[in-house]
Amino acid sequence: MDYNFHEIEKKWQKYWEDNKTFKTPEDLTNPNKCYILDMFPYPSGAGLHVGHPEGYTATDIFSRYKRMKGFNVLHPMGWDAFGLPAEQYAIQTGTHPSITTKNNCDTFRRQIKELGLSYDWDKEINTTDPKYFKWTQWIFIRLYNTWFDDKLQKGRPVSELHIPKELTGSDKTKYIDSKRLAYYANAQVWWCPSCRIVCANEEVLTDGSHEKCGNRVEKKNLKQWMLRIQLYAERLLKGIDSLEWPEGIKDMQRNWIGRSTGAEVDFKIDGLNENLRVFTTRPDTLFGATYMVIAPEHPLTGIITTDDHKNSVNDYIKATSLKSDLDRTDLAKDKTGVFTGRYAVNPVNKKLIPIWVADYVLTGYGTGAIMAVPAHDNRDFEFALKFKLPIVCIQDPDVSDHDQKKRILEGKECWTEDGKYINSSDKLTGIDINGLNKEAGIAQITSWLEAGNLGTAKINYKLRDWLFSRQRYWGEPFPVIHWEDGEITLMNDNELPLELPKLEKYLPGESGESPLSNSDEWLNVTDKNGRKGRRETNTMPQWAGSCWYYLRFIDPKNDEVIFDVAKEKYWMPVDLYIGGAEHAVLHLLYSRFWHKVLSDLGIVSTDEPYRRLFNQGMILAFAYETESGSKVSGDLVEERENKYFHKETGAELRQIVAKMSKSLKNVVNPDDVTSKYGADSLRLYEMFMGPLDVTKPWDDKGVKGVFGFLGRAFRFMSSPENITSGAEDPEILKSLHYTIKKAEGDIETLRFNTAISQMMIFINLANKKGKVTLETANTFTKVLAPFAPHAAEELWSLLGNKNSLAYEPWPLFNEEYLKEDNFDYPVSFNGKTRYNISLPVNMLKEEIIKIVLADERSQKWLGGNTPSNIIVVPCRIVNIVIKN
RNA sequence: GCCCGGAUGGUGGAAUGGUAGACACGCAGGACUUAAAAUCCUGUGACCAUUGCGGUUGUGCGGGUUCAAGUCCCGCUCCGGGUACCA
Repeated sequence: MDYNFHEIEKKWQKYWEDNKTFKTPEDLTNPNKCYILDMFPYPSGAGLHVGHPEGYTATDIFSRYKRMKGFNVLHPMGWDAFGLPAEQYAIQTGTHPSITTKNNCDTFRRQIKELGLSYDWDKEINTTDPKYFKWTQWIFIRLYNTWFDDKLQKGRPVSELHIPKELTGSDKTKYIDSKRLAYYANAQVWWCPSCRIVCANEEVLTDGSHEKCGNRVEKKNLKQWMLRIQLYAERLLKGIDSLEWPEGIKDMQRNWIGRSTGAEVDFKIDGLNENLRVFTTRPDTLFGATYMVIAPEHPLTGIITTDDHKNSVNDYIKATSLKSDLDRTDLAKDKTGVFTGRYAVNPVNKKLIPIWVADYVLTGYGTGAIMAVPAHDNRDFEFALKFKLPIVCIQDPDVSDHDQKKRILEGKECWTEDGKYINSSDKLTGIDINGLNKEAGIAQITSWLEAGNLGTAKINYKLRDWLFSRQRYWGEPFPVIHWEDGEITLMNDNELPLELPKLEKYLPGESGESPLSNSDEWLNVTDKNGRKGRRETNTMPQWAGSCWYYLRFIDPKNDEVIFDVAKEKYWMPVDLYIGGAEHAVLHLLYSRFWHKVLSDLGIVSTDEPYRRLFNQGMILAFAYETESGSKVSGDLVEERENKYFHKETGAELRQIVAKMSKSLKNVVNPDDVTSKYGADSLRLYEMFMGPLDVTKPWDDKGVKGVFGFLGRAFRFMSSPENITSGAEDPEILKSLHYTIKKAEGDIETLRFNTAISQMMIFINLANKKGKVTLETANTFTKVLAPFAPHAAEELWSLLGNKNSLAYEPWPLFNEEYLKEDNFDYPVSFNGKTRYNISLPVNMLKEEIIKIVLADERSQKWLGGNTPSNIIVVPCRIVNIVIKN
């Protein structure tokens, strides 16, 4: 029978929808549950990209397989629909973002349904739905009302916070606010004065201009909501160990959190009654500290700078405000800095060392000031050379090259490896670490600092607090009111959701405020005593909705509580989470942070949200460029003998692999693929392209390969003359059982490409043999089902079965059929395979050696030599070693 | 810059330290066809040899460990992702 995928796919999609085949089981007694989650998409106006179905097909295969294995499966889909594009479209056209968003969601839903993905659509959610973001606001209120107990390493309700008795009134409020996980503070943002809008970092080009208008952006301080994620750094770090995540992603999270142990050291400032505190991971190198550097934004900069240096320092600060952090800390860039005219006292030897201002020191990390040890730090060394600052070597370099050693000792070369301390003692202060190694040195100096009240051991994290507000319209409003007397209050739970007002114009306000400030009616409130207040005009970042959506999927229609406790307990944690590697740090870290807070408050039952994570690779596409690098649209390219030519100019083109983009005209629309080859082929191709986690280029021609396979499989299995009764051919039986085993193992480890190639091998064999039994046909159909569900359902019914095969038990494989009597040993000489010999699998090594040495082919390769060694690895290899 | 990942035929890729190139695309030849498409069959890393057998070489570059390295270790090159307001 012909493989009429159009008809088959329509038929089964309707069947699944009509029968609610993939409705999540209500029964919470089955101990085998599996929560399989995709990173839900931002529904862009461009519609589904072929990158989306990659992850979605992977989770779909896994879900269908788990159902066949008897698991209760939760597999939902929804929309992360707040975001910039809808807002920008609203600014241009006046169309309300909710309309744009609804249209985009409708397109996405239709496209996803056409792929035959087994989502439970009753669980669909949308982050922009007030019924959803009511609970996002509810969580914000929880964050606001939580403080972090350092001793217990746990978030606790503010009602349990011990407040010192002497604090009253605004001091008390200040104290509590300083403990809340959500706080209101000044933060720096990029600001484009000509667009009057806050810019994302990625909108700011390297020359400091705004991508959209080309004008210079500047840094601006705005009052912003921040979340104290830093307090959870240790918990977030420790939690990583328990996760079944790719090691690379775990490393990225660890490095992002950036824990380092060291000390905070106070340096007296000469001539002022002030201390300059630095954080250093190497307090042991204090003797090598020959100058200090503070960030331009450091609060002491103005105080420290002497009058005759004021002008140069002020100019420098101005210049810095135009640079990004990335620019500032770029090691390849020339170091800049200015002297403040002031000196500090090095606590270990009382020497006066100059204090400089330089932008390679950032306020956000450590204390915003460093001690510089140029002899043993590349950055400090470069800076010292440029500004002719002293360089004192304090570690004996372990190098054999005499000249190099001399250069290092004289401070003419930087030594960043370890070495025993030299020049590290002082009679006056009584400290001496000469001859010690690094660990001992750090320990001794730290305890000396602590004893003298000059510093303390300190753990520092790179992780910064999370800037949690945006000056935008299309986001969750904060349930916050700022009152005229300066008080800030949050709305009550029963007043939620706070919805967005309808606006005429979506342009931002004059001073960089969000467009919400234009809506007087919404903005201004009065309490029962006549006190006037103003709502928070910032909105939450897009992360807010995606931080906890996996929890709402469990019970998405519940209007009483955020989710049912019993359901949460049953379904959490997420057993498999698949999405792009671009979310390796931010989304996953923020989400884990919220989860831990919710866990501390007893709202969720697990400590981590995502037990197993997998990152799919990006799908790229071929693009073409001329010799000079200008891009040529794909429809103007002609291929001849593996070379590419411009159809019009005839010039030879280079084939490159690049992200799909409109400008390269290499975007592949999934709709085109499904209409030409069907959804099953699209699914199968995306899985067959290569390993799920690698970046790979789309190739239309590749779809033909899997389409051919599906057609062959379908035609073979659906032709009654190919289906026989009686005993199965042993070769078929062996291949079938190997296919079951391979598919099962490969699905568990998400290596779908090799599972598919094994199914191809089986079908090639079946075609060659021409006949299989009904049982074999049924079994193969079940193995195919998670991958190509429409074709499999149709075959299942053509083979005479009733109902869907979605819940048919996954076939068991029988090892007996896989056993071999003989193994075809490769015989190699000095590691090079020369010939093969088939021997019984259970033959002893001695016997194998005897037979191999007696073989005339061995005699030829030995050439009269006696082997010096013979390696026999059972059922693997024979290697004969000859020494010359 | 920093963190993470990657590099294997013309192409996508396969390979628990044990026969490199499974499977698929493409290409070449053949069958079917008036012809084309579709389908089916055969061949296909490179080089040398060739009637046939065969041989040499080969996994980005340079070293190392091992009986044996695509795989492990050290040092590079190039490409991709992230870099905190794209999500």
